[in-house]
Amino acid sequence: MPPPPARRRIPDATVARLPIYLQILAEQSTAAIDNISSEGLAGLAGVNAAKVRKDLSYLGSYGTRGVGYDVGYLIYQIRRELGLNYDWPVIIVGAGNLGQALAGYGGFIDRGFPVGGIVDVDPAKFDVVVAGARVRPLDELSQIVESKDISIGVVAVPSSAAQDAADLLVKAGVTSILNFAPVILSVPVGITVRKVDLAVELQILSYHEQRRSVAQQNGQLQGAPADRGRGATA
Amino acid sequence: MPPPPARRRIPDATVARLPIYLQILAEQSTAAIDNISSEGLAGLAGVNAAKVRKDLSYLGSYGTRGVGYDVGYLIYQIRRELGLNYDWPVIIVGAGNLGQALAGYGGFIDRGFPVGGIVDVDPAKFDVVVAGARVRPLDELSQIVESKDISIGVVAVPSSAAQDAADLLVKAGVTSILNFAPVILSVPVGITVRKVDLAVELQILSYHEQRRSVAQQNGQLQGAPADRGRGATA
DNA sequence: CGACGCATGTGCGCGAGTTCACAAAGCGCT
DNA sequence: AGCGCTTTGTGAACTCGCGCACATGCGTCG
Ligand SMILES: NC(=O)c1ccc[n+]([C@@H]2O[C@H](COP(=O)([O-])OP(=O)(O)OC[C@H]3O[C@@H](n4cnc5c(N)ncnc54)[C@H](O)[C@@H]3O)[C@@H](O)[C@H]2O)c1
Ligand SMILES: NC(=O)c1ccc[n+]([C@@H]2O[C@H](COP(=O)([O-])OP(=O)(O)OC[C@H]3O[C@@H](n4cnc5c(N)ncnc54)[C@H](O)[C@@H]3O)[C@@H](O)[C@H]2O)c1
Repeated sequence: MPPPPARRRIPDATVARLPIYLQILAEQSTAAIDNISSEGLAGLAGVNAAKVRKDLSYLGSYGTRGVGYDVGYLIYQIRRELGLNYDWPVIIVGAGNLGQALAGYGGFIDRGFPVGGIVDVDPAKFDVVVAGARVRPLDELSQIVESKDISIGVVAVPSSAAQDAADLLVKAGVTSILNFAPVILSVPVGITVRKVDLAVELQILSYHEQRRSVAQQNGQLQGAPADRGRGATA
Repeated sequence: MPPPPARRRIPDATVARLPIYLQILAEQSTAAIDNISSEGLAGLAGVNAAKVRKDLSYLGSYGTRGVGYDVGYLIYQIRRELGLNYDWPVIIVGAGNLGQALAGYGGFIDRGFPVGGIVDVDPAKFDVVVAGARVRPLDELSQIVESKDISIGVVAVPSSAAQDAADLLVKAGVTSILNFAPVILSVPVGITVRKVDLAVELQILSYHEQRRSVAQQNGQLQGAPADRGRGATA
């Protein structure tokens, strides 16, 4: 077994890309490709090759000069760094439209995030079974989190109830929250929150569309904008 | 009516925040609050006040010194800049779990993105009615896009079919794509793609969790990482 | 066994974005 | 009308990430 993982801090921008690399590497592995160059990986990920190398260098020197990276080993290293060596059960709050779609989504458990529980306030939803999980009353949230040692919660309730849901999760001991409600959650320091807001995504697309149509009318006065964060105007 | 909108290019980072401001402002407006300071808006959005001011300054000088910003007017200006003055109908490809949840989600049309159509390859899905929209055969995609002049497409098909779906959308004339499949889409230049990948989000959370547990074992050697992009370790 | 070629790992300059700090500018009160 | 209080708008410093370019090191082939 190789030297212990380098314990330096990894830039957030890099952390956000590691899952992408991981997913591509997994595909390569399935395709029986056991070696890949930074160039190759960069092409598939849609980023710069130097960026790939720099990103991977934060994990350690796991490549072979003149050759490339061993796919399997790289997968192992990235998984280790992301904490994917063991499962992270998640608890979903809100068994509505979205909550049920999420619970039923196989891509969760496949990637090491089994649904450890799903709760709702609406008694009509109790005992509905989604992909093996049974919807439980909201009161049981705390107990579920404790008994299954869950540290990741998913908020899939209406906006008005989102802060309450987050408060409950935090009180129960959850330290990371994935929020689908279009509101900014306020949480204690030390709790990590990420937000997925479809409306925001669409509005960003809308901005580009609007820009395109304006540019068209003006005879392409402006250059095409580059994108940032996720996605790209490729 | 004030001077024509400043036509400078708005930084992508700012564009990504404008929808957040917009949503907060809408809430304030509902609460009969008709004026807000950069400080107040920043607090609600979870960002720095100076950043708010700089972001808003890209739209023009729409604040009043010593007072703040008029909520209604600011809403109008942001909406205009994002191209939200008129509706952008979207077409959803894939009427499975996710596609149906999306189509049935009221938050879409509420924010100016009515479902202009939803298509699938599976005949079993045809004519299923979701929130007023009827699922149509994939063949009709092009015709729907054309007849309704749709420029935004949503990809909600399995990964293996995502690139095909994207190609179809592009060929039909769509210029912006919101992709839910965990694959990198390759599209011609000039097409804007944004990706929403739940697994990526969860894996980023996992990283922070893993980091937390390591830090705990080591007696807090490392400082808590700041988050980037979306979400926050607040 | 030595030389060649190739891809990694990284030092460094550059640019974008963030934040500080302050001058400019309305508003209300005297 | 003037004065002081408040908050905007923005110049400027700073931080951070990106990408070039190249030295380094490994594998291979002669
Ligand atoms: N459906 C989508 O495609 C979609 C897309 C983007 C965002 N969202 C957001 O996700 C959230 C949920 O959307 P949805 O379509 O599933 O709504 P929904 O109304 O179908 O489901 C909400 C569920 O939450 C439950 N609930 C309400 N208050 C609760 C509380 N305090 N604690 C626990 N459960 C509670 C309700 O009983 C209901 O079952 C909303 O904030 C919505 O804006 C949904
Ligand atoms: N369900 C979720 O919560 C969820 C969450 C995150 C990501 N995703 C992603 O969203 C995508 C869809 O997920 P899902 O759960 O809805 O899957 P699903 O299997 O329920 O639905 C997929 C649908 O796409 C249709 N389809 C297949 N090939 C097609 C093609 N070439 N053209 C048009 N339609 C086609 C199928 O007939 C099916 O109806 C997947 O890529 C998945 O990874 C889903």
